[in-house]
Amino acid sequence: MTTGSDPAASLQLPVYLLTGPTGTGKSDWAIRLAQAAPIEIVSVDSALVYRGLDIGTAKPARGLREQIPHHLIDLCDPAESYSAGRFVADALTAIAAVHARGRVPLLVGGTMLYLRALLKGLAPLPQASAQLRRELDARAARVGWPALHAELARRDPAAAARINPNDRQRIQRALEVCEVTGRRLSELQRETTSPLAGLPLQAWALAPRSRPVLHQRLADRFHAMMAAGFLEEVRALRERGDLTPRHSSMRAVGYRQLWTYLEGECGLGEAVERGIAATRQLAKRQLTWMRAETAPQCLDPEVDELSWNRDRRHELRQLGL
RNA sequence: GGAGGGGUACCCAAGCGGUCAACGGGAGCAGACUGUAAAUCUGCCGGCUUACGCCUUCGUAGGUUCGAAUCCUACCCCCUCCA
Repeated sequence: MTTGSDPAASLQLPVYLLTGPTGTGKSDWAIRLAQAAPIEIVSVDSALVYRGLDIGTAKPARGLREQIPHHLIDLCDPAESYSAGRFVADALTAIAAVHARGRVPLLVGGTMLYLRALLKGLAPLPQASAQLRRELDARAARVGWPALHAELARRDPAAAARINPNDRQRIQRALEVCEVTGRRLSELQRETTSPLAGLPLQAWALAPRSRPVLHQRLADRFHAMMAAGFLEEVRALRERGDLTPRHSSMRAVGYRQLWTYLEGECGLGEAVERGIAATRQLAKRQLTWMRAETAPQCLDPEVDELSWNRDRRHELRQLGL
């Protein structure tokens, strides 16, 4: 319940947000928004950050990026691995920079963990330790993840209770946090604060009206990517020689499946079908996030209303479009 | 025309007299999600049912049997080989 005692608050520019599952035309809407308001786009996408992943990620074309400033795209090499933590830091920097120019940042993307981390905050957790993860992987290979889960149950019972014994990724992270900090993940997570709290936020979400229609669009789009040289893009990445299917960049939808084709593990037609299925599954998970986060309390209650729309494409009338 | 092989749930695929609504896998649906998140994981998945349970399934039609997806007969379709 702030009462406007902070003089800077009245000068605060808002943050806009446009999210939705893959293939629902977020970028198209973003362009329309850009025609109506002085915005710069801040990408919220875990795959667009990688250089060289262009076709398969439907990365906005260079020409478009010259017209409308885009941030958080092509940030790192595919051999690196980006993270939610880096995203929050990068996004906050980008938002501040856009505001400093007197413009409005429009967050656009569907990486829901990143979005949540930015809006609700991230606990003060350590970054990933490649070495520790290698060690944990090696141990898991010997004793199995359920055994490591049992160990976690001793070190951080609350975290273990929430994590499935088969969920290697989360078991690994929880143990990593214990190891690095000497504290419990479940404890540290309580110290989460929202970095964006207090900023006026206007959010829109695009939701497909019909699942079959969405599925058709996703299939069409994948085939269009193939026609645009997606396979060659993956082949070139693979031929660099330093990338493996374990790199997060190469685990992206489509890249992973085409990689298996290039390894000779399946036919091209099958790889494409698997890629399309993976895209559908991604969209579905994004929709699940959206439904779960519909509650406005995912944001500071003092900010603008959050107009998620679960059933129909939200009309961007509020900006005069 | 002859000789083999095969037809199982949305797809692939095991089963080869009872313990089978039928192993697995895929797809689909629902859910979880705090520095790998386009990742990782969970549940459901013939129909009806909150559930106990009931009903209809294993190409089609008959038959054998207390009992069949599993055995027999005929027919239909598919594949390979010989003609």
